[in-house]
Amino acid sequence: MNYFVTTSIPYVNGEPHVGHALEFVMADVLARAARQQNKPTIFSIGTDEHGGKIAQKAESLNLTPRQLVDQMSQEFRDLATILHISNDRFIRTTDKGHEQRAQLIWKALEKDIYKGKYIGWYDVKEETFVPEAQADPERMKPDHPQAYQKLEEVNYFFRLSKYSEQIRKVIESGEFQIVPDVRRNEILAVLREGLEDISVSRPKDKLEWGIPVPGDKNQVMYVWFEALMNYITVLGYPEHQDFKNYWPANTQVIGKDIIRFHAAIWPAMLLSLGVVLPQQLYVHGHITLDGKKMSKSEGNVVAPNEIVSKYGVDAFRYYFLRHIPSYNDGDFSWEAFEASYNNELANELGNAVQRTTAMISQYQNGIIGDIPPAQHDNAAVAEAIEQCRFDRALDHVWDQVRGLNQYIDEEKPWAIAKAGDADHLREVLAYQASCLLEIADLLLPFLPDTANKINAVFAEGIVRPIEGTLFPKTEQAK
RNA sequence: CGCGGGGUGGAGCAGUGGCAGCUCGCGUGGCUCAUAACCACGAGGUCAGAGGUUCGAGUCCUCUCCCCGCAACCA
Repeated sequence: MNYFVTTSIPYVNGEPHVGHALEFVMADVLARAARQQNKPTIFSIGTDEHGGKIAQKAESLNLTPRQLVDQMSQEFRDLATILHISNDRFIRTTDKGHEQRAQLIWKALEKDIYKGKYIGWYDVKEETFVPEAQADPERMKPDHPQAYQKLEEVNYFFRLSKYSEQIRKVIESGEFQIVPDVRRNEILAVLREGLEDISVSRPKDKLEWGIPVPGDKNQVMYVWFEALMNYITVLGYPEHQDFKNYWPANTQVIGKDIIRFHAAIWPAMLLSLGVVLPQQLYVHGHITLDGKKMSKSEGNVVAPNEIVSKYGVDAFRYYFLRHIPSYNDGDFSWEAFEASYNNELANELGNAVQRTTAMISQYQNGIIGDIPPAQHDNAAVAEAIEQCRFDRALDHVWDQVRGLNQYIDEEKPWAIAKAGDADHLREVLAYQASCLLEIADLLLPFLPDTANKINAVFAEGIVRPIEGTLFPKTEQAK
């Protein structure tokens, strides 16, 4: 019954943005939901820190790669802290343990690794190969001032092609589940075409910032190849008890941009190692800002921290979990964010708590009495979480929040109080408290702080009002 | 015909062949416990277009138009 969930590990060549935050928060819901069901859980996140881009960036900043990645990795840790992410581990691909285990894995994969030549267009200025599809045809002509060079370099290749069929079958059978279907179909199309072998190393004289290939002083591992291994090195593959107890991962959370790596290369590596595949790969979409793609040149970036410091963690978590479609791309705008904050968090949920505590305080001196057990059927919420439909799960929770407000309006406790029917009043108010405790329970994986606060108000049988309000109405933030 | 996904009230979306729904926004009314919050009702749609199958099509089939993702090493 053990539960293991991972996020992808962000490459540390840029600042953390809302996309990273989305992924953290989604995976966090899965981890917290598993713990709520008393499953022993490991939730792992981390950073991907090798490769040419890092080396170049470090150089441009006059830092050593090590200094740069230490600094950047910390920023992702900070993001996790700010968002109240409950990760048990934070793996860095520059951790000694990862590096050593990656080399063990490389050796174990050697039956599918061979030496070959990579031939391609080389951009001298950028010091990098340019993929055929992206190459500018003009620059392929030798007389172009910035002409590419046709270069060949010796690389190790991984026999990815060998595994196309096998992977396709386990995806089709559902043994390796990819959600949503759109993404599953997308990768199946790729697999039907057949995969080609990939280069998995780089010559050391061009790139030093990487994990050495065992037994070859002249090559380092291609970052991606080695980064994927984090999902098992973090559990201490091959010998550690955690690996035996927690692998295969129940769910791996990734963004749609890296599906190939996780639905083709990674499974192939595992098959080659003779290791079971993860059960589920959940692929979330991308976030646009005001309908436009996030990009630094456009200047339309919002730092997660900016939102959190203005509205609080749970407001952040709420918006990204409910209003970014779990199976699709989504949009962030301050307008939409504020609307959801004011209407749903403050008016519907916050106010339901407020009016209930106020009535119990005023009419019954804060004494709730016996709170009846929860009575709604919440299977839909659990099911939605299993399918990583966080948006739907919260829709269901909000049905209950609304239901409670409707109940209050129908029962009119204030009228009962006037009529002096103390027993009936106690019953109605206790039921309200019961609903809120149930809602708190459902909310725990999504909005842990809010859930705990609500719980603290009612759990004792006596109302303990929150200082201030749950979600204070904002004047006009921005 | 490269592959895949879409086009449903102003916005965002749901919809298993059987009366076209939800949230926001908008309008009207109600209530007074509450964070000027809550509740009810209403307006608003040729379901991209054309043809077909069917007693019946948003849903199935064919064609057309439009949008988006992917297209072999971008971490």
